[in-house]
Amino acid sequence: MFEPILANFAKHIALDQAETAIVLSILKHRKIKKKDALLRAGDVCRSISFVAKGCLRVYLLDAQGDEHISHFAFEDWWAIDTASFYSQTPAFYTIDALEDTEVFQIGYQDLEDLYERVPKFERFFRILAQNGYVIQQRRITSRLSESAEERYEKFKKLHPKLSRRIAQKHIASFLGITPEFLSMLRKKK
Amino acid sequence: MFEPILANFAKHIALDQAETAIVLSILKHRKIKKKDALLRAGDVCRSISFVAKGCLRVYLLDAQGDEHISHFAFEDWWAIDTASFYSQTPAFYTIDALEDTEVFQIGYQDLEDLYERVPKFERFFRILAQNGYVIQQRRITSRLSESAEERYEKFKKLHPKLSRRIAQKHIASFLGITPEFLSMLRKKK
DNA sequence: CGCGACGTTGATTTGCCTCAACGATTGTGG
DNA sequence: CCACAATCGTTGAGGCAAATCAACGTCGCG
Repeated sequence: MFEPILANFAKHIALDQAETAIVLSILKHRKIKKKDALLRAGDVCRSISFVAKGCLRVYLLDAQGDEHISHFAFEDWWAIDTASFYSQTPAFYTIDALEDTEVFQIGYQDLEDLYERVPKFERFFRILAQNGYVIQQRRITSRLSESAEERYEKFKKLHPKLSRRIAQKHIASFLGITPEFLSMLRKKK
Repeated sequence: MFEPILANFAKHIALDQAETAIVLSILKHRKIKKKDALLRAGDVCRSISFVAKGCLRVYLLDAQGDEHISHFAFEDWWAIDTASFYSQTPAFYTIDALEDTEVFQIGYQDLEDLYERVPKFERFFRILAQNGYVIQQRRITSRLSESAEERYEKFKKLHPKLSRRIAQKHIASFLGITPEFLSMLRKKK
């Protein structure tokens, strides 16, 4: 049951048996049904969630009622409203499930305690945050320097499986275009 | 001389005298003249740079020769091509000076050693990366949900001093619009 | 089976870009 | 300290990528 998340930790740090026991003791397992919310904008993001199965989406709901997707979190990814979690303030983003999903969660205080008891996790989450930063930075420059068509082609090449698993309108939202325009791009080829 | 960077460390971690001595011993002080490059795309980013004075810009030079600014680094900010530095691979971004600038640098291996000798720095750079992630995420959703005019208004409100210190064309590039269009927005008011 | 969400298509509109020309400002060598 | 060049910001005409709006087929789910 815990293999996926332990394998994720092992990508960046090596835990001995005692350390493994500590982290397992604070993990909370949770199931989220398709369309149910894990976090609602306005609430405080009290946990960081590792997706063991399924798919979450992190998105902003703007004043016009339009959804703007920040990112998807599939198996082996982490989902969180970073700003809300780290400063324990109300969230801007909403997180909900695109499929029936299972996550492991670590609460805010539990994570702070974990940093004390197993300092290696400072390293783990440092690397995680750095990788996240790189991905976000790429997305910004991609949006600045590429057309919608180029971005869609790159997305398909980078995530060939996701194109089949996620609704078109969500891909459009992620790419920053309308579903209609994405439909037209697809027709062109 | 070292106060600015020590104050920056102190925002997130408390260093004793021995630890302070260690980090000071690996810092390299460097001056960059206006318009000179600190990092060129294609080279490997071998150091992380803390800006003590002046201003750097991190930008992508695309195939058409257009510049797309990822971010500015003023006093008390860090400048780096994250992907290049952390994996020691060729950089996508170029970093150059918009003003005569002074930085403190930490080399890649020195930083890895520092993590070993003073593990608190794992925590410091974890928090730094998290904050960077939040800023990038905000920028993406801002671009997805707001018009150029709204983004410009927010930029002015958020960085009132910068508007006077940076050339308009650089602000335009940062906002993801042309200098001509920014000029038109300014006229409207 | 029937309803609601989804993807598609086409007509029209618009936010922003491109190109070109022209003042204003800044910087630099004489 | 001036003269001149280079860079920068502005303005306007015209164009295009992508949005909006509306209508319609279809598919999956309850």
